Formats: sequence, C-alpha cells, structure tokens
Amino acid sequence: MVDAAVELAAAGGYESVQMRDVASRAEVALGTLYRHFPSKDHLLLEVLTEQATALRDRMAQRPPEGAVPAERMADVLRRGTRALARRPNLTAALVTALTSPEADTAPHKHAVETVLRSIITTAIDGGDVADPDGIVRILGYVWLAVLTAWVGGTLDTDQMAEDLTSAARLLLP
Amino acid sequence: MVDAAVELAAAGGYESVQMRDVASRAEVALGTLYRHFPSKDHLLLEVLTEQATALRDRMAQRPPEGAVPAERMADVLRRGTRALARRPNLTAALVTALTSPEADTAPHKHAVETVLRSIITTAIDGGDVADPDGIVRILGYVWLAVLTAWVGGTLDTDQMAEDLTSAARLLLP
DNA sequence: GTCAGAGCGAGAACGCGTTCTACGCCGCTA
DNA sequence: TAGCGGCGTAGAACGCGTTCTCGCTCTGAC
Repeated sequence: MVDAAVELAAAGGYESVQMRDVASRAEVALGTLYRHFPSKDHLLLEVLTEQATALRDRMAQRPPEGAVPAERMADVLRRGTRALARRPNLTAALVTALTSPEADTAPHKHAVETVLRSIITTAIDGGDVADPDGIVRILGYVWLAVLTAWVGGTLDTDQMAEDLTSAARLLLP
Repeated sequence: MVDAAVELAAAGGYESVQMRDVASRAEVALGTLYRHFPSKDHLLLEVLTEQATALRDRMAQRPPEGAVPAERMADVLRRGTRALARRPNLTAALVTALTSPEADTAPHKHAVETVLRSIITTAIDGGDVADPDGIVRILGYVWLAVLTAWVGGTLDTDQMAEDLTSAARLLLP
C-alpha cells in the first residue's frame, strides 16, 4: 500500500493519491486500507518517514563539505532540498500531508521533525557553536516553511535555496 | 459573507466554515458565494488579509518595547502571537488556508506575507542590524512554521513563544 | 417596448475522503 | 464438529467542496 501511494504521489501529487486508487493498485479493499492507515494523511506520513530516514541515511554516507559550520549547513540544506526537488510531486504530496491540520497525526509529524533535525545536526556536529539545539530548531522551521511556500506556489526552487543559505549564514559562524 | 466566515471560523475552526453555512448565514445562494470567492481558501485568505492588516494597525499604535532589537523583536512576536491565540479557532482556520497547497491563491498568500513582514520590520527599524531584509524573511518563516505546528497540534502556546524569542535572540543583537 | 446579458436564488449533481453494511474465509477453543 | 472472533472483499452510503442547471429579476441599448 505504501508503494502504491508513492507511485501515485510521484505521478501527480497529493490530489492524485486517491484512496480508491491506492487500494486498487495495492490490490486490497478500501476497508483494508483504512484498517491499516486511519486516514490519507497517516498513509502519506508513513511514506514521509520512510523517505526522510532514507534521506538521512544517504546524507550520512557523505559528510557535508565546507570549512565553517555555515558552509556545511548550506551544503546540507542544499543537498537535501535538491533531493526533494528531484521528485517534486512526491515531495509536494508529503509536505501537504505534513502541514495538514489534523491533530491526530501529531506523533507522526514529531517523528518526521526529529529525523529532519538529525539531518541538520550533522552539519554543525563538532563545530564550535553556541546553543546548537536552538539553532537546529530554527533551521528546521525555516526548512519546513520554505518547503510549504514552495508547495503553495509562492516560492520557486532558486528562492528556496537562497533563503536557506541566507538562514545558515545568519545563524552560524 | 466575510463576516459570516469569521463567525463560523471563530466558533469552530476550519472545518466549521462550510460553504453552505457561510452562504445561508450571509443570506446569499451558494452560487453567489462562489461568484465572489472562487474557493473556500480564497474566502479565508480574504479574512486573513483583513485580520493581518488590522493587527498591523494595532501594533503600530504602540511601538515595541525593549532596549535592543532582539528584545523588541521578541516583544513584537509575543504580542502578535498572543493576539492570534486569543481567537484560536479563527487563527487555526486562517493558518490552515494559508498553508493549503492551492497554487491559485499564491497572490493572496504573498499579500499576507508582506503584511506579516511589515509587522516584523517595525521591531528592527532604527536598530543597527546587518541584512535586515534577510532577517525579516527568516523570522517570517519561523513565525509561519511555528503557527503551522501549533495548528497541527505538535506545539503548544508556550513552546511557540519560547521558539520565537529564541529565534529573535539568535538572529539579532 | 423589448431584447441581451449580468447577477442572483434554489437546489441537484459530481468527486473524493471516510464510514458503514453484508458477507466469506480461516484458525481457534469448548 | 460447531460456534466465534479477526481480518479480508465488495460496494453502498454519507459529508462537504465544488460545479452545474434552470428560472427569475433588473438594467441598459436600440
């Protein structure tokens, strides 16, 4: 079912992930799909945690480049965003689910945030930075807000990258 | 129609703003409502721009307090957030509309962002700050992300205030 | 005066997330 | 062996955003 959701999301974004289609593509009944995932957003957040941990693992393969923390952070954010922008429809669908207001997905959202913060943290590990946790939180917020704006059509990819490196430079030495 | 939307949103949040109810409360037909606002999100974004400009005007009445920019910024963000938290259902509905992925509301979203940035800007006007525009953008993103997280149930009011003042202290002298 | 067209009201219809109903199959225990 | 709970399928039904249909009224051009 998760694979079916990924395929549909990659093909056409959030609105193309229709529960009936997911069910039929996964060759299960609609009721079965809902037995495993109580809502469309739960399903997409499951996809998102998988994608986020995969991204974290891939990022861990190759440590960020740059002499100072600001450079390494910009590198991490740029690489992460590039990876997400490679499948724009999928990313848009997942970000949409992440920013949906349903309160009962809060635990899943927390899990995703944790993974994103752990990705960000690798960029300042070992650097001489005051209040690393606070900075990681802020950069996580900026990353999410920028992605949300991109999905909502108010920001393009270049502006995203620009704002992210700007944030990294302003917050880190 | 806008007033009807405000009442319904204040009473029960985004999902309580049902287009049929808005229409009947405003004593117009559903088709008329859709003639003026092509979607529910357009309607709520209209409400949001009104609320945001009203907030800006109220904030302008009394300039922010604090000796250094970081203090004034924390004051502004705290007051703004307090004002929003006073009608939580309304705010949740408006933030939901703002973060919805419909691309054809992008101009309205830009307008709201501009107003929010102008509110933020008042806190560093006259201060000795490098790259004020970049900082304003970042703080605007943080504000939005924090509100989104609050609406989504992953953050409570205190954590919101904490993260906002933390961001102000990290970005400003 | 009358005709075209815009704006509106009333309500049906459609699409999709979600829920509900009815039934079948399988492994369990008395 | 008979009954029972859990999980599955097929598909109808419901709620709400959105669109469509149809008829009415008003207004301005000729």
